[in-house]
Amino acid sequence: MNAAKGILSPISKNKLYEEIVGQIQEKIISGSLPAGSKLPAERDLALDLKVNRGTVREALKKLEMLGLVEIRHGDGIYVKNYLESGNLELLKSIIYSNKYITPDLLHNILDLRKILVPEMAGIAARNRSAKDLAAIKKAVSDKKTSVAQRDLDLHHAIALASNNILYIFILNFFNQLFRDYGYLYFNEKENEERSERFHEEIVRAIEKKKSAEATEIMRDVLVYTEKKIYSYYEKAARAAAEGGNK
Amino acid sequence: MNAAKGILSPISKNKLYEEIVGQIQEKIISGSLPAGSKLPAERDLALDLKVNRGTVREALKKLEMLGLVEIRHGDGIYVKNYLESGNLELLKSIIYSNKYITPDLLHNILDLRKILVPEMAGIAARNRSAKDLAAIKKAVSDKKTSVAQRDLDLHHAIALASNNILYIFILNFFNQLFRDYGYLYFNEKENEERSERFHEEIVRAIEKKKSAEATEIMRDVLVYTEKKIYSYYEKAARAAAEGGNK
DNA sequence: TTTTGTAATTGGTCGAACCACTGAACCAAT
DNA sequence: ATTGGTTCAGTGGTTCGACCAATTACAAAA
Repeated sequence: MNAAKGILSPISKNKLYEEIVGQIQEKIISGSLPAGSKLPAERDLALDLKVNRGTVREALKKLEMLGLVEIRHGDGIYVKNYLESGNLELLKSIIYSNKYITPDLLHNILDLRKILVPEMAGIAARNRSAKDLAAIKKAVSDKKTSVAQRDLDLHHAIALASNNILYIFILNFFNQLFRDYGYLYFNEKENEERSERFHEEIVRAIEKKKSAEATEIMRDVLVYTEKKIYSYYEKAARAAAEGGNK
Repeated sequence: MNAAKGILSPISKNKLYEEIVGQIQEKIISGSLPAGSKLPAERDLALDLKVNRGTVREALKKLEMLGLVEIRHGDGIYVKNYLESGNLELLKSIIYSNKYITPDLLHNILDLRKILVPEMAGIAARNRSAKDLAAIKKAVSDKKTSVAQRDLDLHHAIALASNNILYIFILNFFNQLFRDYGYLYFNEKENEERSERFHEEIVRAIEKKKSAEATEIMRDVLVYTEKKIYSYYEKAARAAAEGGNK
């Protein structure tokens, strides 16, 4: 381990069908393919895109799961109203294909998180088993991992302790985003230390089964991180704007 | 439309790839395919299942989107820990492949709903635009639809008014479930009337932008429906148990 | 006018082949 | 003993061409 580490990041090799998903998704979200409209037949799409029909089908299958289109055997492919049938996977897909998060969306995400996660912590504190507590303590004490990773692990362990599979799955959505964008936050020493203190506090509250306290602690830390995130976001947005102006 | 209506229900013609998804999904959830284990190669799976490789690929694509497996080009297909990577789509898939909802899961769903939806109503009351209000009023007054449908439409309109895409998408999850299981509730005249009264109240609160009031009204009605749902559920479960004992 | 049958269109499945990527093994140079 | 280069087998990604199955439209028959 002599060489500098973490300088490079893996290059993304776009699969063909992902490319197709991106194109059609963009057209639907932007409105140029309105809900109810009919897509060309698979064979025609393949011809237009100059790819094999099987590849088109894989793309369409994904678009269907995102709630963007409906495929009817013997009939055709229809655009759905994604506001009525979209899901969090669609949101992830939009974020990753745009390569950035809009300010509105960032607010949406942090707002929901602030409502959901403290509630989850309170429930976890009330319901946690001995085994849950052990897992939570293990998550925050694993010194082989980074603070950022321990933070993700802790949240996941708390979600498990809540004993509600919906919390677990929705938290997965948040965690998957923060896994990719959270490095901004944990780059600062101050924030790392803040997190470590928070970890101690919330674990103590959960250990004592103090539900309301756990909720409060979680809310406090989310409010703190939220402010930081907004400031980093604005800084990054300004930098991107300058870079784009060149 | 002379023939008797509603006697028969459409038979489900499972597509092949859905069948495959169900089989592998069951093996992963039940634990007989533990996280980290490697699946046979696509060609081998196709051989075992006696289907075309393309069909296997479509199934694997869906399993990947559900967070159940990871597909690595040139390497293989690996089972993931679905508690860490699963999402609400996976939950839907489990429910529909099992054909029923376990008591635990029902509690999970209603618990989260009770936290999320009243909060959403409060936010909607605070943020709603004039256009939002019009859409909400239209949803509850559309006499061409059933009460059940109006209820779904109202919730959707409120989600839109919250102006938070996450609420909208998570509510889609709830609505998709209730679209298929909600008929139990609205079969009773008493519940229909209760809903109509509720619709009037919540619309009034949102119109006056009384946020806390909207939250309270929504919470009250959810508590009421929750009780009803549990009782219907237990009744249905008993009936199913007797039927199964024959 | 209503029903029935048939052809055209479209998604679903199939089989075989080749391309692109990965990991392991092996070898050569240091 | 370590590093880098090469090869090779295995696996997912894509392509082609064909046929099966569901839906629709429309003409033919009643």
